[in-house]
Amino acid sequence: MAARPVLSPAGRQLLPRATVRRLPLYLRALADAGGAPGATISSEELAARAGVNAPQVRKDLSYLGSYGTRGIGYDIVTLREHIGAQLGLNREYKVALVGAGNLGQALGNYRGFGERGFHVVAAFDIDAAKVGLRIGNVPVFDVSELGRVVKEQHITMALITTPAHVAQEVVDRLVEAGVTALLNFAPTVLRVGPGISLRRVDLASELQILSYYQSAGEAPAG
Amino acid sequence: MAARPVLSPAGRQLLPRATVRRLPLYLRALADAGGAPGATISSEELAARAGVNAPQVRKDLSYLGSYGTRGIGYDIVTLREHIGAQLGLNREYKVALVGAGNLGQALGNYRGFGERGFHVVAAFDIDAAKVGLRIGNVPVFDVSELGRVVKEQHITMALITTPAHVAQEVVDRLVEAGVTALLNFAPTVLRVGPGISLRRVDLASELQILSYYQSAGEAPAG
DNA sequence: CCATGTGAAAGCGTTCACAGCG
DNA sequence: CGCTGTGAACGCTTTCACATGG
Repeated sequence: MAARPVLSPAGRQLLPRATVRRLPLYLRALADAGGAPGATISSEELAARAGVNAPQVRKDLSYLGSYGTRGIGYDIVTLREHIGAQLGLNREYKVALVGAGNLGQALGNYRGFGERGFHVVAAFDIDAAKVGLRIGNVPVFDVSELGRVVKEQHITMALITTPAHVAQEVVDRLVEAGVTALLNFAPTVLRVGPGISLRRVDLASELQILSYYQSAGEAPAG
Repeated sequence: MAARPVLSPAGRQLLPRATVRRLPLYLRALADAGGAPGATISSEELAARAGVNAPQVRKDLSYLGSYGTRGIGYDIVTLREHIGAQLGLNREYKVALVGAGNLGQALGNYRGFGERGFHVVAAFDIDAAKVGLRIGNVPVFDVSELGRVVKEQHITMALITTPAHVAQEVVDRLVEAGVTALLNFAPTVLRVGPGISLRRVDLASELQILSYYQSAGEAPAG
């Protein structure tokens, strides 16, 4: 049987993890597809644009409810709204950036976050030379101010771009200050308590995985 | 039955995809564990350091062969060598960086790649103001030179940090010039032919996934 | 005796075929 | 008639229990 009807502690329907990973792709595909009011898209076309196959799209969307019309397809605008609502994108998020090194600066300047409702509003670093400067629009604070600023600004998400050896301590302080979702770029394993969401972006690992498939002569998982 | 004994076109044993994704974690955990010659590590400890569980470690390592000693554990140095060999890390790779914007510059300056044998040796951009400069040590070429430089330097991997709308064309040209492994940071779906490895790092999607689990009140997949 | 190595079972995720409905 | 929605089959991944061997 397919994985589905798990209830979250909050009592809401919980989607299969694999489906959640694909919803952002559908959202982007739908944005690219434009959306004159009333325009529709078939699972076939949405699949092509998102880089998956059509039955997968239909299965995923069926978990959200029945928002398609048989014989026609899915209303683009409606579907976008439903997916966005499922992902919790009908609100804005405040994001902290910890570690104002190369990668941190790049992320602070990245437009794609703000456009999607994720606003980086504060950066932190230990380097006194960086404190007081701005990354794009984002002020850089001393890391000692982390707790205060996160609480005052009600920041709930964070990007970790510190060196690996300080990442866990930073995470503990962020969580303590009220952050509940973290994206870790530091090359180390981090631990968080229950109720805290953590994902990892591991650049060196990605290249090593590519190395495997390149030497093995096979294609990796999408 | 467990997934295993697929043969690649090259005739080599192909590991389960999920195992391949974890091998870099083990490698890093083993590096952190130090390695006085002869030192060993149990699946239990390796699991803790890599953020997975012990049976998983044993199952994964069993695909590589029997490199542990019952009652003792795994020899750290030996295991590191075997994992590295499986991943194809017993050689150096030349990497191109296409798109010298914020993210491209950050990646060009990132030490972690070179330390692991992935050498970014050329960057490309359309912006005439950037051409001729250097990102860290890496010279920036005009994108029209892409084919020539990739061939001359025998570059086989590439990091795509261009705007989404030019990414597919860039990829086509890279592949045509001999690149066989690509890491895509552009927020778009890319297509490559058989034998070409492609992986994706999708920052906006990661935040949207976190958004889902934060609003649903559950923890996401590691 | 202790920790690995591994079949077997359970859990997820994807694919398929087709019923259902506009 | 066309495309969605979905139960059922299939395949991959994880977990478990324990036999195995240093």
